[in-house]
Amino acid sequence: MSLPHVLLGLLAEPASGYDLKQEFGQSIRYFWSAELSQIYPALAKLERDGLLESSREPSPKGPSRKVYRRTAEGQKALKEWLLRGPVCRTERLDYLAQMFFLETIPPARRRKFIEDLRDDFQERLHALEAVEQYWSESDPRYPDRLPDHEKYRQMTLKLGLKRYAATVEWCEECLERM
Amino acid sequence: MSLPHVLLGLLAEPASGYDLKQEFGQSIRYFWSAELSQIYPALAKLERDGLLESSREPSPKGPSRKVYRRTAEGQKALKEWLLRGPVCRTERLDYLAQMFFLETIPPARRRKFIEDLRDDFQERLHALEAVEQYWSESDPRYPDRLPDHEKYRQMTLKLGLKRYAATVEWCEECLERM
DNA sequence: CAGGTCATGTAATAAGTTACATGATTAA
DNA sequence: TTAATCATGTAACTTATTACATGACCTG
Repeated sequence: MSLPHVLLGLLAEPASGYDLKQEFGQSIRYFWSAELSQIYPALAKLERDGLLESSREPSPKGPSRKVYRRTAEGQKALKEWLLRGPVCRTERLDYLAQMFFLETIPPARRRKFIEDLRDDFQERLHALEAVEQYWSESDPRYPDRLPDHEKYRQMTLKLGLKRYAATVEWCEECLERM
Repeated sequence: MSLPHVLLGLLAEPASGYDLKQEFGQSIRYFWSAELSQIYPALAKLERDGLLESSREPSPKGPSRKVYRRTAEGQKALKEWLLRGPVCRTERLDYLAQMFFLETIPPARRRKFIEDLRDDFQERLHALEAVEQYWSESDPRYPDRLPDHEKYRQMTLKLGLKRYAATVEWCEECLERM
């Protein structure tokens, strides 16, 4: 039940469903994603429940936009989610399940599997490194003098960097041990 | 579409739905889980599709068991899944989404949030460390002389250890920086 | 005989993906 | 005029969770 909360979180600034989908494409995508076909109904329900309100606004390019704003109720719901403490659901990592049964395929293909996995995480790592570099170059307050709302985003980024680096390292170790 | 493949993987040895559920409770749970209400229909479908076959067997304790075996077709399907290469879907990490919006709650509660997160991962780390210790004590081949099918499980375990350790470390760093 | 574990399932609901439908505006 | 982007949505399907239903066998 977290997508509604993620949307509430992102709606610190008014935005349309379409805008929100773009935001998922940026930093968010490393820990969450959603299709427009899931976002639109979710926003509609949040509005019905009084956590959001919306207004139609003409768009400079394209059809008119439905811009959502968080209500006081919405802000409260977001807070409650955070105050309930960390939500840790069981992760479903298909590639780890595959790793678990990797002996099923011939040795050469096993090696290739792990190389592919390494390349994938290497790429993600580079992407996050680029984010960090751009951020640190464009804001002299990076990383320790950032305002609160950016500080926690920076920390989130840091965990991504750590985990992806650890994963790439692990792939290399596996390859050496084969 | 991975649960069926996980079941195929686990069914290297014949087992009932109930047995398989137990296995999820062990090592598997760090990267996959499923309820019995999902497992039973999944097994039934795999049988209809000819990837598994079953037989009723009396149980020493309790009602009769339905024991599934992998067919040649099933083995093939498992191989194909692995040969298609690593499946990396977008992860949905609720607690990272929460971290991203953590400025929403008061500073003392932010700290508590991160402490709780650290405790959670610390616990998982301890659990995996216990698994490793037991394994290394009970099998002198651990870790480099293990037979193939255990070697990849050991590597899977290693990634878990690495990631959980990195996460605990990261929590500590966050707390220091607050 | 009560409570726990063994054992198999169905039903209802929630969450997420893929495909489809529609139409405006802009740039090549 | 054709393709791309902007913009909002519905429908069908798949996947996962929670709740319910049933009953055997074992232990205290």
